[in-house]
Amino acid sequence: MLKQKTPPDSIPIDGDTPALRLFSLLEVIARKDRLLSLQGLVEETGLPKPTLHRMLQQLESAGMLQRDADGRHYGPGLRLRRIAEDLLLNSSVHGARHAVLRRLVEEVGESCNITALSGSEVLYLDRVETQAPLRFYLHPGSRVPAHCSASGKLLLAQLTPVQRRRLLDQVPLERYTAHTITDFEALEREIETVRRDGHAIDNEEFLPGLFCIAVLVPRPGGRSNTCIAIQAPVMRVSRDKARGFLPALQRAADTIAAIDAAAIGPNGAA
Amino acid sequence: MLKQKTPPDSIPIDGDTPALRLFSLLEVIARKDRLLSLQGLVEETGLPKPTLHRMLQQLESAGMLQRDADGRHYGPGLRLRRIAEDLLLNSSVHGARHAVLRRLVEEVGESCNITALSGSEVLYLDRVETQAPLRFYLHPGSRVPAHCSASGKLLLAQLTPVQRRRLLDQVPLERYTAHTITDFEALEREIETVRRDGHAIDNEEFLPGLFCIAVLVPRPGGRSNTCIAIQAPVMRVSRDKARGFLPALQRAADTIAAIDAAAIGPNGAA
DNA sequence: CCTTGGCGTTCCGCAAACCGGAACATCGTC
DNA sequence: GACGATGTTCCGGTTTGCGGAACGCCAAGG
Repeated sequence: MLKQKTPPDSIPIDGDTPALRLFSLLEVIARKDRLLSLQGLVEETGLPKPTLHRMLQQLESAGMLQRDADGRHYGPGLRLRRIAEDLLLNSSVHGARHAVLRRLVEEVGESCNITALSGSEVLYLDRVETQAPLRFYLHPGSRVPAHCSASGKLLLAQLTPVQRRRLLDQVPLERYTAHTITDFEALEREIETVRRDGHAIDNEEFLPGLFCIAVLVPRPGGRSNTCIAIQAPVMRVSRDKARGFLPALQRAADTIAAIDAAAIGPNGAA
Repeated sequence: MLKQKTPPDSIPIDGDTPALRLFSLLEVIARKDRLLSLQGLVEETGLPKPTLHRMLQQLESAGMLQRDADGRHYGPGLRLRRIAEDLLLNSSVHGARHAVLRRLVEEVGESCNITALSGSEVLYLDRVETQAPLRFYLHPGSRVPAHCSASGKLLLAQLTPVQRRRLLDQVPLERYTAHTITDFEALEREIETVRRDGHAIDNEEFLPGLFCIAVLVPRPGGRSNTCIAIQAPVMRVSRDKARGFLPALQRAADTIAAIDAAAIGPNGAA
């Protein structure tokens, strides 16, 4: 870990490894719309001057940064710009998935997200918010426990009982609301229902007032680890109304499955 | 240096330092419009599997990459995407300079570039090509010797005689064409002329058939290290016609000076 | 002409990160 | 249930990074 002598103002350079600190530095520079001198960056980041000097030198020699003509101010380099352009150009996979999500949100009028199981938690891979004024704001990268979310229960249902047990033994079933399932046997029963129905529901099990319905994004070869879900305040969505969303939800899931299959490569290689 | 066991096909992972190799890897991934598995990347790059595995792990933990839901395929991560967006959003400095260049090209109908002295060579910082079918193709990042280019002579004229001598002693005045100035005294006389005129001309001194006229981008505090120049085939541009470009050229130079001054910060800090 | 002060740059001994062959784990397939 | 392909972990030898201290360079002020 780095010492970070005097982080006087905002942006910290964090990273457990030297390389990651370089990325943080680029991040700082990319965020500013003006050129920065070594001294300016010292004040911005709190890093020792020689360290920063070496980092800048390294990035410059790699074409990630480029000095202004006065030789004292740094800005983004040609190569970095090209990488950024390539990245955004070639984000058709992400773009396509995101577009599907956006269309679904438009269709049902509620916030939707794509999730996956990561460890014993559900990870929000992507999310589009509804325009309705009353809504839960959750952002991509968030994590919620698996046992009290629709996606989580659906994904848990994909595992073998042994795998599931191993996972849940690590972090016991914590209670978040009065509806949270905290008993292992009850959870197993719920999961059986989920498997039979092909969709899962979270009725205020994690956050009071939050209702959620999810289906799997199918995968040809076997168990899937991706869900797509609709989230809404209970005020607006009854259980029956949510069931009405299922066809649209399932259609979106199938579309995303097709996108993913194409992204990994038609041959299955790579 | 890295060994690069079997670079079987295209893109090499080069870099003199571990961190730079990470950037190369990101570059490879950013360029592809599909998700890549560890094995796929091994075949793509020729790097040893454990090495690549560590690199990917590192990038993933930093949020620069993110695994597909199947846990085996990597794509760009949220943070990387955000950096790319920020970068392109905040490239107003580069963007503004580039726009000035583009406008100038449109106005005079010939290729133009922005250059700076780097060591004893002139570096092309940015360049816009004319649409005319007959043209010299030179790209940003190129370098040409200082003593036989318009920009170079202009920039040399900014130095003190001592500095200039030190620079030119390193790399003697190599001859490229019949017009190349290879005598130090003659070059000093030429530079005196350049200083007096406020602009420099390269009349086929580097490449046969290439004519070039340049002016300085002025800088408030003192000597400038930036030029802006027009390049054209001699077939299309006489010395007199080139002089006619001077007002437009000078106007562009002043505009760029204003942009740069603003980018460094009104206070001169940072 | 000689200070003074702010910045960029270089040095170098200590410490941490990286490297990658080999071995292990995991999962589909035959 | 052995096999092959792919992902993951180990570990000691080597490279790289680290940053306090000292130096070089210029410009402003005396």
